[in-house]
Amino acid sequence: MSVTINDVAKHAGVSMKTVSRVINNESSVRKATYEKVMASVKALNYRPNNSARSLAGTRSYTIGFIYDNPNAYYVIDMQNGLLSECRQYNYELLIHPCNHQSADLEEELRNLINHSRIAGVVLTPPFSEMPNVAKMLDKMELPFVRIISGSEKGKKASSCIFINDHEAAYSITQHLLDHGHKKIGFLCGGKEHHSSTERLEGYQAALVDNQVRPNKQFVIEGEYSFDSGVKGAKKLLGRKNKPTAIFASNDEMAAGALFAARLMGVSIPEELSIVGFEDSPFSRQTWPKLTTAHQPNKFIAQQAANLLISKIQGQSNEQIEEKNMIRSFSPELVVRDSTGPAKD
Amino acid sequence: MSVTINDVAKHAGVSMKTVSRVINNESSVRKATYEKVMASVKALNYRPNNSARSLAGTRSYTIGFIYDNPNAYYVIDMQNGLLSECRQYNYELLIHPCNHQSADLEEELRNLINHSRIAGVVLTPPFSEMPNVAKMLDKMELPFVRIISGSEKGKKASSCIFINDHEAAYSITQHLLDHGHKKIGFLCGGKEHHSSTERLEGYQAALVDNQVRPNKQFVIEGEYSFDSGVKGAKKLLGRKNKPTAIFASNDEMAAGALFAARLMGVSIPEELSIVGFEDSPFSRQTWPKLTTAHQPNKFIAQQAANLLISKIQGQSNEQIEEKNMIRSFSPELVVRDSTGPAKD
DNA sequence: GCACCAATTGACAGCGCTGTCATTTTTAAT
DNA sequence: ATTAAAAATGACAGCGCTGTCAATTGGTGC
Repeated sequence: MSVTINDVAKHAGVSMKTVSRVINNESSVRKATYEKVMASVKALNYRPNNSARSLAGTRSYTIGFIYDNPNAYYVIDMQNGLLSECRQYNYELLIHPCNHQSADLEEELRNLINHSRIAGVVLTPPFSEMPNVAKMLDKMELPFVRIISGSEKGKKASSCIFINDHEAAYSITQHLLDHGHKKIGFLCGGKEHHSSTERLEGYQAALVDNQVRPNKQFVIEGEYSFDSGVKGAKKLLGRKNKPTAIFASNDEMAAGALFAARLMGVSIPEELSIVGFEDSPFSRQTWPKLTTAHQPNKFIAQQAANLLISKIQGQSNEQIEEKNMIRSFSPELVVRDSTGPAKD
Repeated sequence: MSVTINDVAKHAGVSMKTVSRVINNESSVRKATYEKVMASVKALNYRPNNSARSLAGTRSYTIGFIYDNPNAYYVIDMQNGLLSECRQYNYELLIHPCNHQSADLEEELRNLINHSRIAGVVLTPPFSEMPNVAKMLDKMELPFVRIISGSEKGKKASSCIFINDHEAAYSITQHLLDHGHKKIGFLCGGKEHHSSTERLEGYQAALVDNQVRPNKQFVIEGEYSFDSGVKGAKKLLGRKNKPTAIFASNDEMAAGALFAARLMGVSIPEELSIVGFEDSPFSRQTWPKLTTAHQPNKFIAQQAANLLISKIQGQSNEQIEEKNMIRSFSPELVVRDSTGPAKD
């Protein structure tokens, strides 16, 4: 029914093994042979059978995406980015949501990897920031790429994509300061995410650089959820010494803060400015639209998949370096309608 | 490295083939043998290698999820539901977003199915409602399950999960009528979705049953998007003869309508009631929270996967019938804060 | 106890590919 | 031209499983 490597071999007048070499891009195939085989591949519309490949060989052609994130927009963007690279390189994507707090997480991952014959994995926070997970994967000698919060400087970064949350948070805060805000509340994301700390520190750094003394009262613990945004904002706005602006650690929290503000009759942006982070679709669907920092998740995922596939194919760090992939991202300020001048 | 069927055979003192029979749940295995083998399977923590299975056999152990839907919440819910069944039956899930308007859609799907050795597919709208897609899959003899809008009555339904949009739309409309609304605007979803028509007809049926004459002026064409909701609501609210309520065909459109209302200074629910459809997370994250119809997407997906796997395993329609799966869903009204009594 | 049949189990090939190692061809060096 | 080394290609086994078909077992009626 379907075309096999043997059909191609016959068509091209070479051995099966040579076809195998060609489709695996191995060296030591004469150029003329290479082209002859490729022509047959095209002519017969041949595509290798991944089951057979992973059964026969040591490699597989599936990459895993391991995540624990309630943010549907984030997950979809990541997925789409990963998929687009997978399609290009004829890999398959295995998605694996799982709970990062699960007691037998390591066992679960081990099983996943062994049973599904995965060639490598892309990790997003919080998994990408858990040392035990990285250690385990190293021990299993499984290629992986981590998307983490931080900057490239001074880190052995061969397997990381960095999101410079610090810098982005700094510029968001600067934006508020430029509008005359000095009392800026900060709603923290979940502590298991490094981005949470990075964003907080970026905020604090901007305050200090602008001679505004950070006030611990204005920093509220939370997690990256709508409800947590509502709760945090209520707390801040219920005080006598209210902030004139709120920096929510992501858009969902910002939407929560918006909700709380409405509930308490505080008008945005006249009485209170609110900023989010991520530029997810719903930062455009709130009223007013959110000022936020744009994080190009799909593109980030593409880079991650690309890097992972390079590693799976055994390319050296130098070879990968030469590709000049973008490995470090700084989300950029997007000004919309939820920020304005401080009222006093 | 990993446990194979041979290890289990040795451990249990039977032939490889008998183990194969046991793990495939074939009949004609003595009960004692079955249990002996299962004990070894457990003892060695054996799980069959899907690559080998699909290479050797005619079946594969991957199901496909084909969709074209910009709604991240919907896709994630579906995915999670499908995944949970896949994990239970040791299937893998291949996600395949693609464009339903693509010129070479059929070829794309054909390639997908042939090259990825897929055992069956779950289709969501609009694919599930495209006759040519169903015809093609039939011709390829590939099991599939379609999630479609409609009711079970009088249809040969062996491969469908029905969402009774008509009934749900009726009860949403009834809710508005009960609050005294007579001028109810309706924002249509995209025409390529049957749900769009079904919801419209449910709305009209409720009006008629309550002696309210449907007014074509109040029905606005659109698609299931935020922007389309904004546009449609603006149109309705810009008229002299304004509706006192708006039925948006999904939550996203309802959020758009909410946005438009704010833009035009119309207060919700005092001057205008708005309802959505789907009960996606963000119906709880708007201000005010949306009255909507709850559609249990994750559960629906689980049923779909279950049905598909039954079909893949060659169960007869009677056998499937006996399982008493839920194959028909009527989204239920959830009253929140975006609806209230008509003002006049 | 014996023949007979159905139920149960096993032996073995082969799915499409890659890894290993042997063989042939080309290139470079004398 | 001759030879050694390197490059290119091929033959073949076997990855872990299932399908086919053959062999064995147990149960029945006489």
